[in-house]
Amino acid sequence: MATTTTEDPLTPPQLTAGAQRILETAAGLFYSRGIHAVGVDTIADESGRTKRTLYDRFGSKDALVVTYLQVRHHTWWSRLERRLAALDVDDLDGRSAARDRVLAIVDSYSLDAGAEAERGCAFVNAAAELPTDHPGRAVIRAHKARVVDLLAGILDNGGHPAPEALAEHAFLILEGAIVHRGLDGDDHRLQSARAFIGDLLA
Amino acid sequence: MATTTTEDPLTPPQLTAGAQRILETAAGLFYSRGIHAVGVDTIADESGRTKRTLYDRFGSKDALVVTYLQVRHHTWWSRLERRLAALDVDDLDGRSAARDRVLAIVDSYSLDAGAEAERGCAFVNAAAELPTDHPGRAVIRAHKARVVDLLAGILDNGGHPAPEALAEHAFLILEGAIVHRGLDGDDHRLQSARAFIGDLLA
DNA sequence: TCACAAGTACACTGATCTGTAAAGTGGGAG
DNA sequence: CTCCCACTTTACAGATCAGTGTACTTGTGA
Repeated sequence: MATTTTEDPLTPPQLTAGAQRILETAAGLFYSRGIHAVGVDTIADESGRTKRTLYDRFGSKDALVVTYLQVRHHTWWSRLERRLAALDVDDLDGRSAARDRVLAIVDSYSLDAGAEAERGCAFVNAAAELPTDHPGRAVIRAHKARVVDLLAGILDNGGHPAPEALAEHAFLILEGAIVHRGLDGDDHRLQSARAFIGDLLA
Repeated sequence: MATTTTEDPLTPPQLTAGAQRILETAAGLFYSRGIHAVGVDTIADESGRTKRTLYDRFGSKDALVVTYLQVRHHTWWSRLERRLAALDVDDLDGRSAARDRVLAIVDSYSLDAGAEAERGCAFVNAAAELPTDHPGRAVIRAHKARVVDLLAGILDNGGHPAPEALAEHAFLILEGAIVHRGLDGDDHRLQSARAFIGDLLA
């Protein structure tokens, strides 16, 4: 059974090839149908592995859910870091650079994700299903805290006054928009949020 | 089995006394534990009725879920209307009155609801679990549309320019805050959203 | 060559899931 | 008095739930 090497709630464990295949399948099913709605038999069948392998690698469905959330954070975060690094903001003043960076975060929800984001935020959806004491909730909280911290850091760097409050505001708008991406099925609210946040940081 | 008298997706059907008891029980369980996590046996047991009665009145678990969402909207909306009617904004100018009304909507999420809102928005949570073609989704969409319309109407009345856009912005902030009430377990983000929206309408 | 890790095949447990069948009780209205 | 309605009890069907036991195969590295 896979174990975590660090105590960071966001760091996924090392996975064998079979475990990775199982996790990819589980991730797709969990996101599109919901966690409770997907049984371990389905996951095993659709991944082409056996239930035995699933339990040998992950130990329990709950642990599989935790790893699902960790990996989800990890891939999303890496993609975001790449996107931010690729931004060309060198010849902009601090505020404009900060605004472009924040808008790049907004865009990361609509551009990178594509069809695999049509049900909104995987973390919010998972939280809606998981009981209060489920270990997956720690992953969700840590993920959201990281996003707020990132926003605050960018705004602080850009020389904004009260960067924490501003980050909190931008975060609220963004969260509302992402959730409604899952409700409406399209991202018109995400575009509206993008414009709103852009104005806010002008 | 209960049937709807109108075609309004938000209007709940008439319920017998037993059906009401079942629905109250189901509502509490659905909200606190999630829809998939609660079986009809549990609902029947905890309501002191039989499963036979549940199926005679509601026809299926899916139909019970739809009624749950309809009633949830109905009670929330009535409470909000009462709260708005009780507001004393007669000696204020249009904008200030509109701002007070919008803030009253924000407050309705933290003040009226109390502990029964600790898991965030019942509609968002339900949407996270329900498949895209579930009839409950129409109720959820209609509910959210009503809130946006109400906001836009208030802002239009108050003489704000571009009331639709402003309503959309306030709505996004509010949605983000409500969702995070369910993630954080407290309403500090709701208070932050209240201040933010207040500034926005100043 | 030996050991071990990763994986397969498959039958199985006990609980829980939604939904149904059959038969009966109590009360109110015509 | 009878008929209907809301509701009850007990029992069950058929599927699916998470999770386990046992025995076998296959690749890798010391």
